[in-house]
Amino acid sequence: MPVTIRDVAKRLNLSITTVSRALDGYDDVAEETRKQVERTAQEMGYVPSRIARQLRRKRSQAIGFIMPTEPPQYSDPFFDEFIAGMGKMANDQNYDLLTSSAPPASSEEQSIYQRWILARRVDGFVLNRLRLNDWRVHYLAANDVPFVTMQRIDDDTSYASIHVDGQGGIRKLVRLLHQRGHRRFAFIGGPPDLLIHLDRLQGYKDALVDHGIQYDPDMTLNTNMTYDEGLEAGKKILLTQDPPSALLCINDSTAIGVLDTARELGMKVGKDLVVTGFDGIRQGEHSVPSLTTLDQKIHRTASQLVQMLIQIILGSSVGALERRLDPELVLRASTGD
Amino acid sequence: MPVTIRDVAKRLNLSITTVSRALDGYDDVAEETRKQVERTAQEMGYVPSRIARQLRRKRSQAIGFIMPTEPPQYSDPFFDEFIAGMGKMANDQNYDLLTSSAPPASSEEQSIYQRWILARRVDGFVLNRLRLNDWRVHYLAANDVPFVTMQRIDDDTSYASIHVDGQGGIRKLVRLLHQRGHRRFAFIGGPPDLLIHLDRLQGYKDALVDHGIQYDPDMTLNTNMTYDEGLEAGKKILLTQDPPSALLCINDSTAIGVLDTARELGMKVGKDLVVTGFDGIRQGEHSVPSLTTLDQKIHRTASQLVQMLIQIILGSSVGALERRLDPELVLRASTGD
DNA sequence: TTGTAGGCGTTATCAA
DNA sequence: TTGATAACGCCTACAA
Repeated sequence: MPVTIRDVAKRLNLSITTVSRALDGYDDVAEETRKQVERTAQEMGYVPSRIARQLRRKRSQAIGFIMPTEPPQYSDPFFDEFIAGMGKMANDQNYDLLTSSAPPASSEEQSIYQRWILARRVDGFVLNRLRLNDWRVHYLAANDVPFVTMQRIDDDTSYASIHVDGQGGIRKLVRLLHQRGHRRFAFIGGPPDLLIHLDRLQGYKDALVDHGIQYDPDMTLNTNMTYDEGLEAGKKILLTQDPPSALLCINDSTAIGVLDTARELGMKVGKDLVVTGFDGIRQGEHSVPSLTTLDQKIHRTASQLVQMLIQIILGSSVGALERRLDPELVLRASTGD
Repeated sequence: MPVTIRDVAKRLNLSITTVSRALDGYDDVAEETRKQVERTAQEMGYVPSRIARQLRRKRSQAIGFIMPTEPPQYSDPFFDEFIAGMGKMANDQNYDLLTSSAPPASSEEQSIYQRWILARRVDGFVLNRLRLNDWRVHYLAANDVPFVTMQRIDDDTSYASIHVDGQGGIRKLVRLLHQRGHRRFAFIGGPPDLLIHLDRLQGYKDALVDHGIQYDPDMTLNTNMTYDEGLEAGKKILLTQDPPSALLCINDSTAIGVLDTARELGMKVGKDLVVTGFDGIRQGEHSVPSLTTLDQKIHRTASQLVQMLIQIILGSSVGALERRLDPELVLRASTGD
């Protein structure tokens, strides 16, 4: 029922070839013809069928993102902003963004990636939450499927990525807190094989060395980076014999969980007890107290990833294969600011 | 490069027709042939090209949802859960979910709908935040584009919808608060032409009549239903001469804004001052204090909408054109529970 | 039970 | 500068 290129051609007594080329801006079509075609197409409400175009061009004009999360946990604010950022850029570039979710490193995750590739549903992927020996990286690289990542694994596989310097950020943060008199620290981390966990934990350890503080393994916990596990981890740490005065969390969601636990326990966060996050989700502005964090500009970073990915898909080489980003320290009430 | 139906056919010395039919479960193919085909397809990693199939079937196997939001405001928790619910069901039914956002009733909104329809990018739409005289309803109906909605406009256009009984819910809620001694109420609503606003406001007014309370127009505010405007509206209401003791909000995001304003003003919510929301977003469990609300099971409702829509797209008539849903009253700390 | 062939709406090649 | 025509990968009358 909708109008096709044939209808436009017929109306103008032109071949579909000419119409196609006129609309695609080829320069071997008479200026007048082009104008006519454009006007008529507009009038008739002609929009090229994306599907036919995709079949012909052998491109889906879509990019994929699979959230590495456990099933019940839908809306993590981090991913909301991340997806929004990707979606914006994808849209601007006339790409579709396909999203799904699966538990990290699960067979389910594997099968989604495979299906999307085999069914040619996407032209490339954005990955985050990279893990050590992440099968996705090897698999995609081996199959020549374009992809970009946040963080990167140190190996010989070559791919484009944005590296957020968590190590440097955390180190700076600890230095500040140390200046303010804090001496007992704890680190609430993520899964042990997660790159950002290792990166940020390293920054934490380095900082302790900087200030001659002994690293205490009991003061480092692993979580899955959710609010709920933040609640739990907070309780565990705060109820120890001699609790730390500064709690550094691997991300904001976890940190907000810790804040809520502290309040529940009747502890006042902001002065003698400080809590920090990482990410810069908007919710951190409204938490009680508002959350000091290392802002990695989620929205913008996600946009950039998509932009890089599309460049790679289109074959133009990406300038620098790895971009770096220094997270910005945002001081708020959870550190008494 | 990926394996096509031809490759499979060639390998087996069969025609592509037979392969196609075997895999699609037609019953006019020899059992043994089918087994062979299935095995070989599996071995070769054959997955039908979605795009080719779509072109042939003249269906995009995708449904669209355009968030009616202002540009800077990305992640509203309501929409997160709503989209997650739609995405889950769409995925289960092997449909894609395309999302975008545009300011309500803007020309931008209009152009996205038009483009998606003309380019045959989606087979149908899910609409929410319906407005009076919503052009979308008329436009889609006039163009025979399948769609489903939350709420429905009282006119002669016929379409499938889920109607959440906000009127009844609010009325019940007011009754409860009245029993507990509250006499001065306020209603923080949405845009004046929004159906859910009118619906819920009506429930509010009815309830006042029920209890012989005079309706005070100054105690009804319009917002765009965001957290930020909740903050503002809360301030406006709470700083009046003789502030109300019960604040009913059109949705949870707004209500949480009101909670934060109250805390900022040093007012204690829960006893003499109570606040309620509507939606049942997860954040309401963790707000301070936790939020009493009318839960409309966002996730499940969104799923159902998609299910209805797909049925309509596939041509099987929807049983009841309108489903009803009674929101469930969830009592929490913001009303002292 | 299987195969032939046409076409979905584009784009791209090649010739006119 | 324009036009025939052949794909892209799949589905489906219809014929064998």
